[in-house]
Amino acid sequence: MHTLETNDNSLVEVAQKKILEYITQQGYKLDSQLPKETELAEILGVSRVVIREALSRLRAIGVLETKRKKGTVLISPKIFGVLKVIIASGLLDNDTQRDLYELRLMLEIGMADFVCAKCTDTDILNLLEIVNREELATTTEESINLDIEFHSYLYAITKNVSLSDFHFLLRRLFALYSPRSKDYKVKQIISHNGLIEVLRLRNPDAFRTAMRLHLNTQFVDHDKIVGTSSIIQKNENNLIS
Amino acid sequence: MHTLETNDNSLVEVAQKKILEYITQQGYKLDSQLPKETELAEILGVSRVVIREALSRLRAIGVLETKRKKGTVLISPKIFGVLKVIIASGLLDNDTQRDLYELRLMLEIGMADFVCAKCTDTDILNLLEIVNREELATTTEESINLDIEFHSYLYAITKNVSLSDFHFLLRRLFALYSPRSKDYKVKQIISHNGLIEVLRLRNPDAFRTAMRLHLNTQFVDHDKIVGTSSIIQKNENNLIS
DNA sequence: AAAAATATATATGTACTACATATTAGTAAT
DNA sequence: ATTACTAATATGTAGTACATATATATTTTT
Repeated sequence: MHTLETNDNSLVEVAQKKILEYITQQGYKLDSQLPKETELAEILGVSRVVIREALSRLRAIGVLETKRKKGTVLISPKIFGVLKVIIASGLLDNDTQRDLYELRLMLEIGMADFVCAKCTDTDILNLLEIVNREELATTTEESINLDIEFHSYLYAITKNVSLSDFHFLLRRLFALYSPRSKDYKVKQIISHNGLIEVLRLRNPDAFRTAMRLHLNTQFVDHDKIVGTSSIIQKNENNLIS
Repeated sequence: MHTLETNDNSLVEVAQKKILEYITQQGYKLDSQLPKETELAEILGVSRVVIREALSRLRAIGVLETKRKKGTVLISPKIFGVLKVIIASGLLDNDTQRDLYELRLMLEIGMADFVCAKCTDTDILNLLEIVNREELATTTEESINLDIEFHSYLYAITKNVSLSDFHFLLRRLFALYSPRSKDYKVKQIISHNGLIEVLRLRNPDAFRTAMRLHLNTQFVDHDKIVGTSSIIQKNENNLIS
């Protein structure tokens, strides 16, 4: 069920855990300064190398920062910060990539409540302005970029920074093999303009339905990939291993 | 806009990046074996300590595994694996926690399409069985656990492992200060049984609306915390019209 | 006396060396 | 052929030494 297990065999992993425990135990807050490396080494009874590695890992994850002379300080981690490295690694398997694609669709539809609640009249105007620029676009690249800008703006309306960050990452992930078919605009049931009109009403249910119709092509494309050729992909994966 | 920057000052961070580059450059795939630490040190022109730290970070992030004697092998990272550590650190600021709470609501509503598409008749029966056990529950703790079980099952129906993992983590995050008011069941507009009845129809739009109504109390509680009562009022207005 | 420049102390960053440990693989014994 | 043992090997841990940056103290300059 829950496959997120961590087996802490090495001293480093134990140290990492113990440092985190130590933090909560000592009631350290944000910007709190941790003991210096040599002290931590003494406290946990391991060498400085182990402490350094553990701290480095925590730094990689984004829960702390270290500065020369100043020492180690706790920071408030950006929840999706690490995902950048993971996605950039290019090691995500096909299943996970599919999962993330679905997640994006879910969020785009699911965020309706928050978009409607926080959308100002200026937001509407700004969205219209983007659509205007879209209509003037000549190249397909330009057109795609403006499409992204439109949706990114919707995310921004929610004022949910984590959501925007996540979307930013997913956007990068799906930038390459964008399954957008060439005639996607023709097949689109609701245009950006249509979305704006619905958004004007600030009715979440209506906006959800509208967004679902707008994304219809993406659902179709996704379905093609998952539905028919999923087995083939699996087999190709097995060839690698 | 995109606040997910990484400044690679230290050699370790550079090495980490270079190792990842080296991986893609050399066309390493899953289960590929990396050069041993001393070799990597020589290739990148840094000491073994630096390489070890870099590898340790990559291991912490979940893109590789190392075993004694065997060496370093690439694995397919679980996208939300690292989040476990971040969440467990207890260092997430209030804004991020609010963001994540909202994200959960978005997903719960946004996943309707996939729940409806993949829900089997046995799934319906299993959900009914959970509801049965809910009705027999005596303690509130038991009741809450079954509530969680019900929703977890809905996530599971999507067969989206990443989604389920993410939900699992969020569940842990919000387990403590669950803003669930005592009389939430009374205020709930649609019960679990109601959800199942709608799910039977396999109509995403209907299920979305039903889920939104079911989660109404959570939206209300969330709104209380955030302050502005914009979300509910807006929605209640819309319900009338 | 206030501001600027310099010096110093300090904690992290990097490197090298040595050895421990586990595990694969090869060898010997049954 | 199977089992038990041995040796080789790559990672894991530890200690030491020094580099580097920077906050703080000190001195110099105005």
